[in-house]
Amino acid sequence: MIGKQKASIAWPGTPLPRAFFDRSAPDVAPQLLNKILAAADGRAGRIVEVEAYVGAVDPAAHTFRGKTPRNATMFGPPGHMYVYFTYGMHWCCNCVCGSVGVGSGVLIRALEPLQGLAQMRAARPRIANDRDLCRGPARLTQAMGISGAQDGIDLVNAREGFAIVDDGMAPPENLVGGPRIGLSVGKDFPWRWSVPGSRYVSGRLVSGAASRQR
DNA sequence: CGGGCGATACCCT
DNA sequence: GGGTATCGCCCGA
Repeated sequence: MIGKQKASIAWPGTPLPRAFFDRSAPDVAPQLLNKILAAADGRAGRIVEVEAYVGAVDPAAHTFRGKTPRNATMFGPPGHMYVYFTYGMHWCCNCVCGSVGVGSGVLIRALEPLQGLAQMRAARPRIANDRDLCRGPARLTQAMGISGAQDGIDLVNAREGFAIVDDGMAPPENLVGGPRIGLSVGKDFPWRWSVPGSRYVSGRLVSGAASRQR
C-alpha cells in the first residue's frame, strides 16, 4: 500500500519511546546495543555496533557546518531515522537524538541477523556467509531494505515500516567507547561502542577474538 | 586474514 | 573539484 500503512513490527517487545532518543547521542548510543532493529516485513536484527555523532562540536558529523538539504532530518525531532548516501553507492542509517535543532544521532554499524534471513539473503545475493549480511553500516541497510526512501521516517510510532524494539535484553555492562571508523577528522572522540565478543561487529577483529564467539 | 585499490554519485565549497 | 560515517575483489602470506 501507500507509505503509511499500519505496520505491525515483527519482533516481540516494546518499541523505544521518544524520550529514549531525547538525550545526547553519546548517552543514547551504548543503550541501543542489544536492542532490535525490526521491519514490518519480518526482517529483524540485534544491534551490536553503534557510533555517536554530535552537531556543532564534532567535525566528523554531517551536521558540523549547519543545516543543509542532505542533513535536514538530523536537525529534526529525535526518534526519526536519518538515512544518507555515501561513496556513490551506499546508504547508512542513524537514529536522530537530542532536541530539535541539535543535529546529532547514532549510526547503526552492525546487526546480528535474527529473522527474515531469506529476505536478507535475497537483498544481498552475492554474500555466501550469513555473518556478513549485516556486518557494516551499508551492508545492514541493504539487508534490511533501507534506502533514501526511509530518510525521515518515525521509528517511534512504527507506522512507516521500521522500529527499534526492546525485547528485554539489557545492554552489555562496563562498556568503554573507542575511536570511530572511517574518519579523517574527529578521530579522538571515543564514540564507538560494540557488543564485546560478537562475531557480527564490523572492522578488524582484535587478535584472538575470532575464536571467542558468543 | 589483512592490506590495497577501484567503483561511483552526490554534496558542499 | 575534492572528499566521502563503505564495500567487495584481488592478492600475498
